[in-house]
Amino acid sequence: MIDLKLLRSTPDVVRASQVARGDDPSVVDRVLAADAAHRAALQEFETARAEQKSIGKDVARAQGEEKQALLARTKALAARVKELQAGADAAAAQAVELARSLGNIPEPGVPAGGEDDYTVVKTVGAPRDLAAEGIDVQDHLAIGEGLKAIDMERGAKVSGARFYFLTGIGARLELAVLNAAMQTALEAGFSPMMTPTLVRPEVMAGTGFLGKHADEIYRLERDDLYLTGTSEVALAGYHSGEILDLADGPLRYAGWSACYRREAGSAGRDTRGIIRVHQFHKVEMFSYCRPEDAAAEHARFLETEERMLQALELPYRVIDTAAGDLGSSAARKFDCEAWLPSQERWMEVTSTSNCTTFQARRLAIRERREDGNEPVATVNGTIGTTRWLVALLENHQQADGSVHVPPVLRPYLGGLEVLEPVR
RNA sequence: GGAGAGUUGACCGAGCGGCCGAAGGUGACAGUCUUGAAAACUGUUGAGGCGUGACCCGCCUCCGCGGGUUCGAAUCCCGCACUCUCCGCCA
Repeated sequence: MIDLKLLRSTPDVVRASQVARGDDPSVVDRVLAADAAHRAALQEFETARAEQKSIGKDVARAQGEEKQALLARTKALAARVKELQAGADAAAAQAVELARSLGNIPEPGVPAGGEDDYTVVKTVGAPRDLAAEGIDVQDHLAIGEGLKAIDMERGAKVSGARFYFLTGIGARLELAVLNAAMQTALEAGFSPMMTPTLVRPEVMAGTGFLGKHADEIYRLERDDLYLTGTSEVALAGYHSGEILDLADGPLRYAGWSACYRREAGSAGRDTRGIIRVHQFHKVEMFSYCRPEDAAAEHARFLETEERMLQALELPYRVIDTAAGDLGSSAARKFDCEAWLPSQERWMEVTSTSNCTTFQARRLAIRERREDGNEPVATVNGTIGTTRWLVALLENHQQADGSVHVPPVLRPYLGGLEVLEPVR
């Protein structure tokens, strides 16, 4: 949720934000109206309530007829107070609901526009010229099947489309990537966490995932719980309602979890292999920091992601996502995209967002500052996922169907230097 | 699944329907003492919001959450969530 005081004092900033995101700027005026209505109703209630309390104190002291007279007066007032309170509560709920529909204000420098209007920040490493190496390019699924690493058919049999089994070396490779990711995060100062993947509605809502993209999320109706699409949700909820001490720097966590996504809006997209699936694993970095440090923290996240990509010897580029493609919580988002040889395109493998105080405001996560308690900023970013296997298999494929193993992964694979096809 | 106990401020913990935003303690902060520190002593110290309100000031809300009774609820009643203990079931 954005700061209502900011909205009142500089509504134009918020209108501009809505326009940049491709959202409706008139919501701003509706929020302002609802906010004004709320404050008016609140005033009325509070005045009446103050009178009621003051009479109440006299009642306690009065005796006999005087007491009866006071009681008669305040009885009528009590009913009115109750009505006014209901009105004020309703007005507050309406204002908050409207305000919550506003996305975060993009950072200066974020490109305007939609999904295709990103700017490329940099490109690191060069895709191999596989044809020149005499390699008949295979996609990750063909390679994975050759290694007996991926089993889509049985995934579908057991769970349906977009489900899979990682088998044998595939399972080991995923563990290796995630372990290396966790190690990289650990070295960057993140504290490892194994997190719940089922969360309460208020936590899911607090992270901003129940807005426009709510139908992307699995929900267990009987238990009123949501399956998380990233451990960001649990890690953001971890300190909800708390007042933190950030005097020693940001609180940094690295969460390892299964992630669940309905992929409701992506029918027909990335249907082959494990690029886009309903369930995968991810190590996610998350930090709570001071708002003034958030941009620097965000840069640090990106740097850590790049270190991991470089260690895995993957060619990649970094894009600065356009306003319209930001999640509702994000003020800025950098994606790292690895090269995908089979499709000759870039594929998102990490995404890091600076959510400024947007999530913390909803989740009531604050820090005690000299001039009172202020919401903290939250930053999140990917350091490794199952999808990375796609990039690894394709970029490190060799003519005989085997796959080169980057040295950083070898300790997690019993020293294996090459993954050999199973015949 | 059954039975019982509980949920109060950063933490522990007391709380009679009005004098309770809440005793007491711990912690934190400031001061006295000390060459310095510790100890001791003194003081300060919950959150959110409204009022054109940064400071001062006034008011409202918050004692797990939601509702009810009452002129008035941390205190009484109902529902829900969570925690703990015991029993059962499963692994």
